This record gives sequence, structure tokens and C-alpha cells, in this order.
Amino acid sequence: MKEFEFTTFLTSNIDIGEDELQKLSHACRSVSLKKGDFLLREGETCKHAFFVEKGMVREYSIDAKGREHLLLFAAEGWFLTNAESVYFDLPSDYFIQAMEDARVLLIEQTSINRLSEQHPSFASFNTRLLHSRILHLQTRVTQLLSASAEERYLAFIKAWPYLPLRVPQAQIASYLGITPESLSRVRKELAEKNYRPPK
Amino acid sequence: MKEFEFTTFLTSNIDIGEDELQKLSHACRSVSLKKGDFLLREGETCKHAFFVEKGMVREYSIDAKGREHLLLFAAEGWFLTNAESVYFDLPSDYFIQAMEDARVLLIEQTSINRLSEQHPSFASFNTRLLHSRILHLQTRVTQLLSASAEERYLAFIKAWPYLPLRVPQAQIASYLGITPESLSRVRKELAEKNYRPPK
DNA sequence: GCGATTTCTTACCATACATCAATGCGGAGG
DNA sequence: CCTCCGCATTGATGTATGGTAAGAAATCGC
Repeated sequence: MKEFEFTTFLTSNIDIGEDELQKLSHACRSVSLKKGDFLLREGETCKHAFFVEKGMVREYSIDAKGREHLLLFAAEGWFLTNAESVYFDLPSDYFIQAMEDARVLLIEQTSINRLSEQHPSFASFNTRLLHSRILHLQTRVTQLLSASAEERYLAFIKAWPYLPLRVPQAQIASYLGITPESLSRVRKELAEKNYRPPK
Repeated sequence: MKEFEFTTFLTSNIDIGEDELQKLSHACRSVSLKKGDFLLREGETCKHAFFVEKGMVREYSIDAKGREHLLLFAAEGWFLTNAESVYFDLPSDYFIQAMEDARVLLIEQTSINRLSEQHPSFASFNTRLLHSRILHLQTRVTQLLSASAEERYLAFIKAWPYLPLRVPQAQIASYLGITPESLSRVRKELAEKNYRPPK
């Protein structure tokens, strides 16, 4: 399984000097997680951003009826933060949990903010991350408003063709907003229609 | 109907000097809109951010079956941008249209970016706007994944108690992701259960 | 390699919401 | 004041998806 280095991720995205990287690395801590371990639980305040170096992580909430709803998958090379919890210093509504054994870099949010103030290209990289998050969430809202379960599943496997090979179907169903049984039925109908996944 | 001045909005949110305000105002243009007029259409690239001074505006998409889906209501004092279109310079998937006669300030996105680079407090205000947008969208996704039509309607009128008085029910239904008929039935059932809106 | 979990499928029935069509209603304009 | 016209309601019926339960298949731990 391919591993991603955070510094590679950064230097390929922003124009940041060696000294700045040094400063940032002091604010980082790498942790190893077993499948099921939590990085954040509902009610906690999230003080870090996360960079997944290896393995996979999910962000989800649990509703009043005890059902889980998946907000985000994050595999190697993904950067994730809990925007509300970090920025507004609110207790989180979400859990962040390892779906596989994983190694994750914790980056102190305060350091990110400091570096953003000092380093314009870091700030604009930060802004870019926020914008792509908005874009993604907007697309998801529109899709939930307009598309059927089947359409959402097709869009999902088109966007992340490798994920169904790696995560349990029940997790994908939770992301799509349907039950695992319904997803199973959707897949059966697609098979009967001779649907072939784009290679 | 109360009117909001953009400068008041800015100075009450960020620490910005008189000269900076002057610069920004040169990049602004106020337009009057009749009900139904468009600020942006699908396929266009959005070069501005919008500040609603008077009236009300909606952002929505039209799906493959011709149905409208409402992403956002924006009344007086609301600031709205089309993140994807502006930031990634992509054609917009959304329409932005006046729901009532309105006056809207157009702010050139390039000027916002320039001011952000020069003026740290402007940059952090910008960042705050992005974060609250993420928070809002995240909440909406979670709600669409977990809550019934009735629950979503109750959450809606709790969050924006004044909107149902001002916009047609069909628009609210579109925001909630249900048909106008279903919303009518939801309201009927709430009335039969003797539901009273919180005052 | 084998039993034990976990995950996936299938069948049957229940429910929420959509669709279609008819009717009611209330405000804007002649 | 009356007539439209847009909007909301209601009823009958359709459909997508949910819930439950059972069994099949895959995966994991040893």
C-alpha cells in the first residue's frame, strides 16, 4: 500500500521553504491507529488537522435513532479537518475513526493558523482546501436533493472507483444515505441490466 | 423592510481602515433587480461575490429531469459567492435569481483576493465566511442523510423562523428536498398534532 | 484449514414520499 | 367588483426505499 509523505504533499502543492517546513514539522505528531481507534469523538473539541499517511479513516455522525451517517472517507494522502470544531472551537458533532490500521499525522491547528499569517502561499493553500471542501459538500447536497439511490451509487463509484474494493458496502451505503440492503438491491439491478463499471 | 449597508456589515465584522474601504468600494457595483431577474445562470462563470442589500435571492440548480433544487436563500445582509465558479474558474452549476425585487452589490472577486493579500484582517474574515459555509453545508448533508421530511421542516423553521412568512412554500419544499404537496401534508400533520411554532 | 464473525444477499412486507389530477383560495390588476 | 393566475390543499394511487429476518458467502483468527 502506497504511503504518502506530508512534506511531499505540501511541497508539491505550495511554495514553502525548508525553514518553514521545519517549523511545521515541530507542530506535527505521527500516531499509529488500530482499526476502530478514534481520532475524535462526538462532543470533543478538535484541536488538530489530520493527514492520513497510511490506511483509511472515516468521519461520521450518529443520529438520534442511533444510525451512523458517513460524511467523509479519507485514504492515504488526504487532509482532513473538522472545520466547525477547529475554527469555532465548538464540540464536534462527528466521530473520526480508523477503518483500517492507519498512520495519521496530527497537525496543531494553532500552528496552521500561525503559518498562514506568516506565509502567504500557505494561506492560499489553506484557502484552496476550504474551497474544494465547499465544492464537494455543495455537490453532495445537490445530489442528495436530486438523485436516486442508483444514480448516487453510480456517481460514487465513478468518483472513487477504488473505494468499493476497499471498504465494506455498509459504509458506502451510509455515505449514500441508504441502507446496506438497499445498496445490495441497487447493485443487483445494475448487474441484471448488464451494467459494467468503467475501467 | 430593513436595509443593510455593506460597509456597516464589514466594519462590524472586521478591523478595516477607511482607505481600504474606499479601495473596495471602487470594485463594487450596486444593481437593482426585478423579481425573476438572474445574477448568474448555469454555465456562466461567476466573477463576483454578492451582498444582498434589499430583497431576497436564491441559488438553485436544475437537474436532468428539469426539477429545481434550492441550495441557498439569501436575504438582506447576506453575503454569497459561488465558490466553485469563482475560485476554480469553472462554469457554474447553479442559477442565482431574485425572488423579490432586490438591490444587490456586486463585488469583483479579484478585488477580494487582492485585499485579502494586503489586509490580514480581511483575509481572516474571508476565511471565517468559508468556514461558516462549510459548517452550514455539513449540517445540511448530515440532515439530508438522517432526518425525515418533517424533521427537516422543523429544523428549517427553527433556523429561519421568518422565511416561511416571506417565500412560497414550494421554494421551501425545494430546499428541503421534497415536493410542495409533501410539505403541505407535513404541515397539515403538524397542525393536527397541535404543533405550535416556537415564538 | 476450520470454526467464528462479519458482511452480503434475498424475500416479504411496511412506509414515506412522489405523482397526477382536481379543487380551493386569495391577492393583483383591469 | 370581478376575473385571473399563481399558490396551496386534498385524495387516490404509484414507487422507491426501509425494516426484518433468514441464510449464503466471504474474511479473520488461530
